[in-house]
Amino acid sequence: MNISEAAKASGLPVKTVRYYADIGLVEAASRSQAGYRIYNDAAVRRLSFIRRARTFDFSVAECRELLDLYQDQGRTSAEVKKIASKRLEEIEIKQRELQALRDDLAHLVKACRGDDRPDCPIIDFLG
Amino acid sequence: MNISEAAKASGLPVKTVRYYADIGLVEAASRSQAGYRIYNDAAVRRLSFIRRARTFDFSVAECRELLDLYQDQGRTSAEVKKIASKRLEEIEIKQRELQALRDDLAHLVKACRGDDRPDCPIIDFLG
DNA sequence: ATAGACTTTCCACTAACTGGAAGGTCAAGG
DNA sequence: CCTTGACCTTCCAGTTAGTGGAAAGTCTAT
Repeated sequence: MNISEAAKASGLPVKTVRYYADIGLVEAASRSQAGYRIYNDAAVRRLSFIRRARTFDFSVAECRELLDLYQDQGRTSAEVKKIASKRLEEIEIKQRELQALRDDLAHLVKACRGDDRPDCPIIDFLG
Repeated sequence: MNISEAAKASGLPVKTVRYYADIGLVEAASRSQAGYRIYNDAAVRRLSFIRRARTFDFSVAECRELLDLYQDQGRTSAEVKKIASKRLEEIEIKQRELQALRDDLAHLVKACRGDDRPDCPIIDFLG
């Protein structure tokens, strides 16, 4: 498989596959005579794994950890759970922040008449 | 006021105040003989305005728009409300995404025993 | 042989700062 | 007057996770 086939199979853009190779996250299985990256099924599995983990907002660093665990037959589920729990907690913190933000902003937007006069509670609040 | 006083008064780090000057968002009122930035109350008000808007996750570009409106006596509240409403909608979209993410991840974390055995539904799902 | 669809590397850019180096300035204390 | 330490300046690099593009090489089909 060359890079565009691997990209299609893993659901990632070609540029991103090349980027992951550059940073040593998922290297190509080998290179052709001409220097083209060649991917095999195992490499594509790793790429897909990363893509899925990224949709969970795991950072690339966390993906690297998870990938190591993924490939380590001797890993314990406790190790994996620890990383996932940390991510979950971060997401929940972000959620609470976002909720507070939304409520404040919604309040201001609601209070603003949005007409052609200049007085505006949003600006009053910010200024 | 020199930069560290302005920073303290506006609640921003010195580096950030300098950065905002660099990008032409909030320039110092003048410079001293020695080239030190000098801030006055109006500049500090603008810095504070930006800081508050940033806590609402307005981008720097949006802050620039808002700042223009803030300083424009002829603005209408409709103009301000339009920007704030757009921001609010983006926040709500982000909230829904985050909720879906959290639910999926929470489900996986809950299903994972987190013991010293290798089998793990999180890894199973990702792989 | 040549067109066009691939591939390579490398460089620059994104947002919004932050950290650090090298060097100039200022105020207080001895 | 000199020194010390806390300021200040500019400039450069790095952060995240890629994306866009240029120049050049390769592959495949006609």
